Amino acid sequence: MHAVDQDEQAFLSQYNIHDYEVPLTSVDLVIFTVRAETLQVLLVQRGEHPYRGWWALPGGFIDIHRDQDLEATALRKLQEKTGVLSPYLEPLQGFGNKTRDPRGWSTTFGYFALIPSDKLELVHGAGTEAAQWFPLSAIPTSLAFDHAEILACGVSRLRSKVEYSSLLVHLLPSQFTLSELQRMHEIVLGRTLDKSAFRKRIKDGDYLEEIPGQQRLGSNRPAQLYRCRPDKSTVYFSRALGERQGSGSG
Amino acid sequence: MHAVDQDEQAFLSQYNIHDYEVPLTSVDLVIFTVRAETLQVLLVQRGEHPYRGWWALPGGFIDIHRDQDLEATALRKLQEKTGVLSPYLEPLQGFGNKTRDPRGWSTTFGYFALIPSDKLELVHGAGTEAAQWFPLSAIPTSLAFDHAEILACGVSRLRSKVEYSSLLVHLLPSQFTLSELQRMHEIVLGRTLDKSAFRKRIKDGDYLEEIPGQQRLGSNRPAQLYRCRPDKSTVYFSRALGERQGSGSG
DNA sequence: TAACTTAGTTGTATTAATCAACTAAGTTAG
DNA sequence: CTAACTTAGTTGATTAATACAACTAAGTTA
Repeated sequence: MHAVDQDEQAFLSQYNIHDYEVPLTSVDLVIFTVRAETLQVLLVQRGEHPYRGWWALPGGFIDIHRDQDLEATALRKLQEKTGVLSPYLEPLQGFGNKTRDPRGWSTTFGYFALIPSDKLELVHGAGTEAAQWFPLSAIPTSLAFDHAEILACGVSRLRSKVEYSSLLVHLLPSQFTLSELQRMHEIVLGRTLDKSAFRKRIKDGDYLEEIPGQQRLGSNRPAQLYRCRPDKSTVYFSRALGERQGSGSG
Repeated sequence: MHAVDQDEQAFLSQYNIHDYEVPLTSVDLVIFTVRAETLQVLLVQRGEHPYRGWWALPGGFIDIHRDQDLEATALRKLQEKTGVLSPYLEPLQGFGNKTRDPRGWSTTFGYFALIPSDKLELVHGAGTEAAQWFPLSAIPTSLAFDHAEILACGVSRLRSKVEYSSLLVHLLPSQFTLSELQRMHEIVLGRTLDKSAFRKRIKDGDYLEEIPGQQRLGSNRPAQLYRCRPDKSTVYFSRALGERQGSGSG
């Protein structure tokens, strides 16, 4: 922060935001999870005007007294709807124009979040609005405001980051097998991947580690459990994931 | 737009934004060009409080009466400083918190723009603020507000998009040689590229076309001039640009 | 006309994805 | 007990793009 001199102090003391016409400003979230082998997004049914009764992205106005920053607003809204405290959270672009909200010129800051499906039991917690997970293929054709556009932006960002980064570990619990991780990628991308290439990439990226002696048991050969290396954050690759011929899924 | 019923009409008629405390909302631009073989960014020296005298990104408040949308605000600000009407313009993420502006809780929408250096003669046009191009290596260590962070975000976005897309044609005039385009990539990325790989990529991407019979003359072998195919927009590649050993530049 | 400079091409080596086939290690059905 | 089944994980040949170096092409300049 710069030093505020007397001259600037005088300026600030007579500055009043209410002298100016400013837009409404909100935060909206595209919250992803994978359940039942499909990529799903959380929507809420609006309980108040405008767009009452319409499905919308979770979000709302910045509370300038409670929220330290935009991310705090996003986390607060996310926690209200899902109970999740520490999701993967990333800013999208902003949106704003004269017509998106009938109340007037308005802007919104898009965010996208990833949460593992094992953490989201508490949906329908607080608030009067109904919240519901929608598979991407079953999203209502019209959403409130310009939320269809924000959602499309989030989906596009998710898919493009999945091609090049280790992002999707955030859709899984802290322990998982390589097959489970590969399955997440296939569901999000909607196409099948090559097992050996996928595993080579993970080895080279060096962001996962085996959990010694821990295996996922089932009705077949047990699988080694992995976790993220604590020191490694998101890893970026210099090449997109490949593809295999075949149906694709999700 | 949805149909507004009587009930909603009543709600809207009694809604007053001034009943709520809202943040300040602005738009800030990271405007890039390449001049003198270096990547440069436009900064303005603030003529008013707060941060009077400090270097800052060009930008300002949304004028809800003049601007249709955020992009219009960004284009207006860009034109005021550079005279350029149709730059390549792309939204960055937003920024907002309680402390970035001493006037109070404030938010800003980041944008990044590319303009060819042959178009930017008119800088220093209107306004009382000094505007100046800074090579990336000579940016003042402290900028107004959180503009250093926004700038870093713009640089990072530019560099990552350059690896995977045909974005940089927007830094050149409408006609250019492949060597000139490759040089732009090298300056922005700060490393040398392989000529044959670069040219193969362009051929495969199929977004440029030869201008028949047009060549750039100089004191050596003339070079074929190219232009963007009118039907093609930005092309994305599935792999990052390679690198060559050697000094790099920019 | 030879030296110089930049444009543009060609060919080999390396690397990572592609594809298919294989082995490994458990459970389940008979 | 054992064969069938399923999923885990590995191996090796093929393909495609980059990495690197050397080459040819076509102009200007001394």
